[in-house]
Amino acid sequence: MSLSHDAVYKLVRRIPAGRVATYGQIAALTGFPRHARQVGYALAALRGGDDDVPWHRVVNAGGRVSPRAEPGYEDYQRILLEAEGVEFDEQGRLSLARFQWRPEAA
DNA sequence: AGTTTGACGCTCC
DNA sequence: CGGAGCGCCAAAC
Repeated sequence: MSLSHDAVYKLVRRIPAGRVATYGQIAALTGFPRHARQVGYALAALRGGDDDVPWHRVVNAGGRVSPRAEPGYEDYQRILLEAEGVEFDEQGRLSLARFQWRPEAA
């Protein structure tokens, strides 16, 4: 048993607009605490056309948009988040304390 | 089957 | 606070 892409997508879809989650958080929620990277892979497997999954609401533990090979993608993700009300500081960082998604304990 | 490669994360410096 | 190093885990070579 391992972290499936499907499990990741299902969880990411639950992140409400204006909130973000970290790779490690998603991994932990799926029951695989050390699989943060795998979460990244799952999202990478998405084509750009998959607006079904709000991949942009997933950032790294530092509250920063994870750098990707393609130039401009960080900005793109940031734009999407700002459009939802997430604020970034001068360092291109957001406050996890304020915007991190907390799954309902139900 | 061994090595390389990452949308990560934490510790050290 | 910025950068480097190392651990992690699955997938691609």
